[in-house]
Amino acid sequence: MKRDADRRTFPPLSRDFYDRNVVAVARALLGKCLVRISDDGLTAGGIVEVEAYLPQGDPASHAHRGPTRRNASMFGPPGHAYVYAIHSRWCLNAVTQPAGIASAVLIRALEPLHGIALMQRRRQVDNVRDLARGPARLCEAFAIDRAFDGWDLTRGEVLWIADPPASAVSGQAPQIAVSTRIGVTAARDLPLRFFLPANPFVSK
DNA sequence: AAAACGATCTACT
DNA sequence: GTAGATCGTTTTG
Repeated sequence: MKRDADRRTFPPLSRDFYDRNVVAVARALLGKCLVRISDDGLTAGGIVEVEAYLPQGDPASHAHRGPTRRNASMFGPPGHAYVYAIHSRWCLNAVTQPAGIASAVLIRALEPLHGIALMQRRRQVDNVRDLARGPARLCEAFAIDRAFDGWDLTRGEVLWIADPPASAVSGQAPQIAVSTRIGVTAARDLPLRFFLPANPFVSK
């Protein structure tokens, strides 16, 4: 089955990957691959910017004031998606740490790797640089909406995060920051270089 | 039921 | 760099 071939090309990250400190997961997600398969085709992109939301003492976290209908996924088990709407757009998080400890990593930017024409069609944007630079932009490019809130990202079906295929290696590290802070500004000048496998660029 | 509030984006200067 | 759009979600009455 083609589905199995895709899962071999993009092996999904395990539950254990997500079941640890949110900052550690955020760092480790840099250089991984977001994969989405729809009826229209496959899109994949390298994660180049993330933002961690802490389980304690983080007033910017949606979970800071306890559970609500919107943030319920953040309180669930690790390895699932938390998708929320902001300003009429969707944003994707990966939930981390054990159930009951509400932490998550916001996926802020991707370097488009595969299915670029499909992303351009979905976004009505030509410039590859602008296709997935920004948490809501990447969701539009990958056709991610509230239907994926709570989605299990470890199954390797429809939507998941994967170890990158060797063909994605460029050897050039993007100058991207991991942040755990409020009011982090989106990167306006992401270099379009996918990096792996270690993630030596962190913090600040 | 109504109002206020954004983990944003786009266009424009 | 910033004003304005825009609508789902939460908070308030």
